[in-house]
Amino acid sequence: MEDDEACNTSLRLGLGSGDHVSRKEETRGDYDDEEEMREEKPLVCLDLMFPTEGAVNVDHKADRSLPFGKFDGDDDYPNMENDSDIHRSKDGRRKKLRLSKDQSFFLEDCFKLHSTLSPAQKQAIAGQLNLKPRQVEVWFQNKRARTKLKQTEVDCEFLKKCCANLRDENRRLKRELEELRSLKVGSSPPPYIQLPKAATLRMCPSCEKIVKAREGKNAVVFDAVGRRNKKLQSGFDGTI
DNA sequence: GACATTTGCGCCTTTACCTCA
DNA sequence: GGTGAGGTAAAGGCGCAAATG
Repeated sequence: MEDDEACNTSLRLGLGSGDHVSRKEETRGDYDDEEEMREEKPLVCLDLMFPTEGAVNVDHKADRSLPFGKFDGDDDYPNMENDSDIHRSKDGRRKKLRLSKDQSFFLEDCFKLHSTLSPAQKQAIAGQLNLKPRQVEVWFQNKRARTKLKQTEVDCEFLKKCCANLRDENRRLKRELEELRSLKVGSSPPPYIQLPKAATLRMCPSCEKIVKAREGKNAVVFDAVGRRNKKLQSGFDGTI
């Protein structure tokens, strides 16, 4: 990978040295809730995600006046001439980087706009946060993985609900069927019970069971299916 | 045009470090 | 202070697609 490739992309970077809040050496876990975290979020212009012509040229290597100087003057991360400087300490042990909360916020905001990065975007963000492009790339990879995992959990919950709904519906339909069968056992139904006309019974295409259908023009709408869908929709907020 | 190789990138799994209860 | 769990940065491997010869 070409970490040191020149980045000549024109970008508008809205985060000047005066736009940030003071950075404390805290981990994200130190916040009581999300709201508190967002309050300290730096003002960020994410136009860098969509470079436009005529914007200001930014020399990322020269721009080190940003608040994310985690590595400036930090003996643990001397100059980062190559990747091994980032990941290994002097005794050869792997060093664990903790991104500052400002860096995390910025990356989160970028991720909201785009979950993948072009090389130029990666370079720009790396320059903005004073990180190596490889670190930005890894963060986005891990973020995608975390997002996918979360989404899978949400999907799983949704499918569990669907399953429960369908089980209930299945039980109800079975009861209904039993009732109909018990009524049919006699030679002829009592006059006060009106069985549905044969023409109104249809085979449900999804469950392949006989259900009562509404009579309609050019359409056969299955009550059972309709009720089921309605149930599912009512218990579903539209996001999976 | 077909093919092999190279390159870049994303995803997945694993490792190792760090923090916290 | 020791320990295990959880979170996460990073490494390594694999597959795929585009570029190149």
